[in-house]
Amino acid sequence: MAAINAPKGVPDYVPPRSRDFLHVQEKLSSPARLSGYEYIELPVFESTELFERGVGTSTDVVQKEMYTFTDRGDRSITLRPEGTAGVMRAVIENRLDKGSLPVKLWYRGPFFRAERPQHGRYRQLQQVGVEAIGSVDPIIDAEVIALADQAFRSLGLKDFHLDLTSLGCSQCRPAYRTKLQDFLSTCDLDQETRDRAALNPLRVLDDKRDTVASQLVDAPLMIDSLCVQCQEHYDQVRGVLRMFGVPWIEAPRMVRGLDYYTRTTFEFVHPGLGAQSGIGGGGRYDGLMAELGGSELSGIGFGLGVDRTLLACEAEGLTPLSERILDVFVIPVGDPSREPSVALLVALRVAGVAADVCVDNRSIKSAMKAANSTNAPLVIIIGPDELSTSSVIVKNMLSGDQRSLSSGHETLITAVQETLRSIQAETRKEDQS
RNA sequence: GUGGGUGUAGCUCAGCUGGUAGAGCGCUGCGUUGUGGUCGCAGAUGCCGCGGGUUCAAGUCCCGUCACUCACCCCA
Repeated sequence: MAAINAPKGVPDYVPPRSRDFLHVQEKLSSPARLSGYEYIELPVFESTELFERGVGTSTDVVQKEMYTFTDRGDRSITLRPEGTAGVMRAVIENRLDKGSLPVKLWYRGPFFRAERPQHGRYRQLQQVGVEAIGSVDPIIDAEVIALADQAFRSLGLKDFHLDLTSLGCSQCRPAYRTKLQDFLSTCDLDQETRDRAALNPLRVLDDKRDTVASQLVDAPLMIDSLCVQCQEHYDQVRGVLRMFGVPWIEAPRMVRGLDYYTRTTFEFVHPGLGAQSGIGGGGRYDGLMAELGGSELSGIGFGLGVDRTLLACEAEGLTPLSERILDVFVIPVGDPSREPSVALLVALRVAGVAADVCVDNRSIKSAMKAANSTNAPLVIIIGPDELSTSSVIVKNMLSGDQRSLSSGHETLITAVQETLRSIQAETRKEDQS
């Protein structure tokens, strides 16, 4: 039989790297969980219209990157390409916008974009995101950004930076947009770029091609055209950001690919990833909720790329992020030892000790080899000698020491837990030095 | 969607100007009597991506195809 491959551009995470993936996902979400954000679980597919209206039909995401299909009821369905629109839909549908504000939520899971795969760019990508809806207080803007900054730092990442700017609002952006379009009309651009200039001129600023970028050095910038309210808001956001201790770089040419962003807009960039250097980004959105049929509430949020953050950790040499998943490996020697070994295994697991057992009646030599490859710090051996004396051997795999302990579960497990604690304390000391 | 690169053991790769496959790592076993990580010895594993062509002969040359990969557009 011919083997079947995964669809194009979707990653598998297999051990041991899958441990790091899980670790990254956990670390990215933990600042939000510790800051009063509640979890929201959302469907992976939604009505196509949600993304057309929410993300915007002028975006590449909607125009050419969505996985859209017709379901059996002839409805147009799309695998979600991003998280914010779905959160808005659920907030409106469940009337959370009628409750106490701001609504603070976090989510995680897979998203789908039919792009050409590349390093750090997958057709199924994993994100952790937050949304804070119903307040324009600059504290919220700064908090959301600080949450992301904290998330990356908690993994030990150092080589990333934060790009920050304000994209203005419905008061000041239209005038700027016209000004920019006037400027772009004087440039020598190819047809595709001219089309983009007509549709969404801001995105032309982001073009990396020299032929385009060189013409744009004198282009007008949104940051110089902010209205008084936007300017004041942006100043305050930066003030609070200083209080949070988050450094940033002014990025007046930064543009995001999603249409709904207004005012505060940001992106975290890591240089170690190649071309796909954004490891997270987000911003404020004023009109999105109303556009989707909800209240006139502003919100702000971010999406952090789990896949790319893992790559960033690898680029900085931080991996493996977690060495050990097992505390104890139990080895039965001989048939009569199988039953007491399983009994001990169960007791260990009930007591919260991560334990596994050697199966298939392996020789003690090969069982020890298997034990070694699990990285478990402790091995418990039960053989004929131990059975006859109602004892077990507990071996410390790091030091090589071993001792004989009574096989009574209660005292044995207490001793095992103590040993694990002291081993943990020791390795922590080593890590520090 | 556009352009470049690569496809040889589980992994990383070597194989010069064509003559029916190699290394390191890993894996399995052994180094005697119940003990891993070091060391030594032995061993297993390959439709050389797939299809076609040139040739007495192709992993090696040509064409196609698929996959992967990097970059562009765009994005996490």
